[in-house]
Amino acid sequence: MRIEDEIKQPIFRNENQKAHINLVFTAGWLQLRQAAAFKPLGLTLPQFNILRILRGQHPLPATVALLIDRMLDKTSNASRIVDRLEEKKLVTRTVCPANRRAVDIRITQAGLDLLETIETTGVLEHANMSRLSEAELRQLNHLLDKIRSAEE
Amino acid sequence: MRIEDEIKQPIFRNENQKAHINLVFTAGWLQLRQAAAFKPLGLTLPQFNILRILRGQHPLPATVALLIDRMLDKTSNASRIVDRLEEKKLVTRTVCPANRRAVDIRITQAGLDLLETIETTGVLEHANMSRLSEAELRQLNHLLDKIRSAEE
DNA sequence: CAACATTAAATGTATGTACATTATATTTGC
DNA sequence: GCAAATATAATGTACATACATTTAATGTTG
Repeated sequence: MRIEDEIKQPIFRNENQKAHINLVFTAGWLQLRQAAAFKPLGLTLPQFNILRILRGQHPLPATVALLIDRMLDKTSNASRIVDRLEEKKLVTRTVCPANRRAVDIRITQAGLDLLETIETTGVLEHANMSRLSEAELRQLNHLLDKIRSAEE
Repeated sequence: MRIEDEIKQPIFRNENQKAHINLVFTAGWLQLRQAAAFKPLGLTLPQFNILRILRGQHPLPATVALLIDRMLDKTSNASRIVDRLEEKKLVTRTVCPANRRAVDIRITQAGLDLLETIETTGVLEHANMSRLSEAELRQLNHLLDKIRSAEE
């Protein structure tokens, strides 16, 4: 469906505004589908993203600072997302012996198993961009990088 | 900056995953800039979006159901966003005389003035996609529409 | 018309986002 | 070595998101 029809706004001020709204709307659309896929597993999208970062480090631990560095959304609150994962026993938290200010966070076997389940059962199948060809995906990546190439 | 460098992940599973992450990251990047621009005015992004819908209706009122219908994010809670706008005297709320279940929401002169200020002082100047040409914007709109064209 | 269903908005609750502040631990400079 | 600065995570607060439940008004039907 065209963005005009999705949000019932037939006219945009210009192509720039239309693309802006389309971009935000489409990102939300994708994330909503992903979140819906995780729901039966009791996981949220930020929790999933943190679990993936932890698996990338495994068997080494990660600190909160490392998680923030790797997260898409730098301003979200990694501490509290780790709280939820710890409650579900998907990660462990121990004071770092080398630096007692820092905290070593590790994914558990249950966490690894959950990621494995998500990836092998194809729950994310309908939350991706498989409608685009390889060439279109590259084109999209190029355009998106260019949007952010504005002066900081 | 390329998405690889933004989130310090040098390798993606495939172009699809890379475009997915790039899309979500870029939308967040744009929204963060918009939100920062509104901050000095004491307005949040969802509040701004609702004000714009109300101006589109002005001088007719809107109901909460109409706001939800027009919002980018259907699942957000229009009632409570209107609460905040009402506290700031940017909108008024009165029970609809024709249907006492519904509520007539109207933008005030202060609300109209605030929108005017935002649009004439160019506070959103750095939160747009002006780096893309007209042709690139059209291309982007096409690709985004195609992403969402997947089976529901 | 009374019982039931539907509609419209508000409210409740868990989670996340954005940003400021606080509590400790460590580092640095005198 | 100790005071001040810095680093690291946790906590506080306001707002938003996601979704379930509640409250009240209106419609529908026997």
